[in-house]
Amino acid sequence: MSQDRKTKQRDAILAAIERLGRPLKAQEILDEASGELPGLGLATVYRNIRRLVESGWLAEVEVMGEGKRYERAGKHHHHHFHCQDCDRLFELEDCPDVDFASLLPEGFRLAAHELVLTGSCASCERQSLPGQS
Amino acid sequence: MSQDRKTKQRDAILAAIERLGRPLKAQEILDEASGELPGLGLATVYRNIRRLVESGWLAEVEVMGEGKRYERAGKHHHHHFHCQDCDRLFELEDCPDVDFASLLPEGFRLAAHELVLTGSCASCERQSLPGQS
DNA sequence: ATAGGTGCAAACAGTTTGCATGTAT
DNA sequence: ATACATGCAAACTGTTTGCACCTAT
Repeated sequence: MSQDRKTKQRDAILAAIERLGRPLKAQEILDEASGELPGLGLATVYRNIRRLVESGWLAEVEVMGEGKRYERAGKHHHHHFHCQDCDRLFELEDCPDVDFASLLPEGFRLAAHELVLTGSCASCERQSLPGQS
Repeated sequence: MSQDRKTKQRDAILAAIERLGRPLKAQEILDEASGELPGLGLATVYRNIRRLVESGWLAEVEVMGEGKRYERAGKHHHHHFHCQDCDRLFELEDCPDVDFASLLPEGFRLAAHELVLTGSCASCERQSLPGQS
């Protein structure tokens, strides 16, 4: 009847996710967690991700063309920004106060919406502004 | 210097896309096009999709958890609605006139945005409104 | 004739699974 | 002790690529 055992790999994975604090790909989680627990396997990361998503602790986020990423769930409603230079995904604070339902055709019912902004993050933008050239 | 030759497989692929008129997965395109051109290969479908996307004739659309889909591009800027009941993807007419850039943190540059609404389409919604019960 | 396209199979990337071993309880 | 977790490798799915052959121009 036991369930969800405490293991060092699970701990390392949770720690990695909290430490980086942004949506991560499975491989990114492995890389970060491997620092404190060398030998950790990618399959283990996936198995834990799966359980964490099912338990509601993690949420999946996907951006066009990119693989799935995972972030801590339970936060308030928010959206994402994808940096097309460094490929990192960032959380945005707010949700624009828009009446999305008005975009729908007659008879459609709106349940949720997802918004992804794309561009360059502050650090990439800074690097690509080399005076002139 | 010739480029972009006219072949029966390309024709079949274009025809399939126009015939179905909604965002399609590569396999759906193959299935439809195979009807008029048996023996068509999936690799050919992918190669053509790629060129069509590069040429701007096709646009990629992706919805969380679903595979990529492709639809005729060149239309005006628009967004999508994903029916969670029948899994079909619909085009929405407009784009809300919102200042998305204001959601970004300092220093970030906005290049594009993507919005996906989710819910039930008119026909699914109708079926799930059984008077009482 | 010849550059470009096609079919097929092998190669890849991301994710999942089978199995023997390891470990929290 | 024993059920659950892990590591590794094999399996899978979706997509891309290498290569010999075919075809529109």
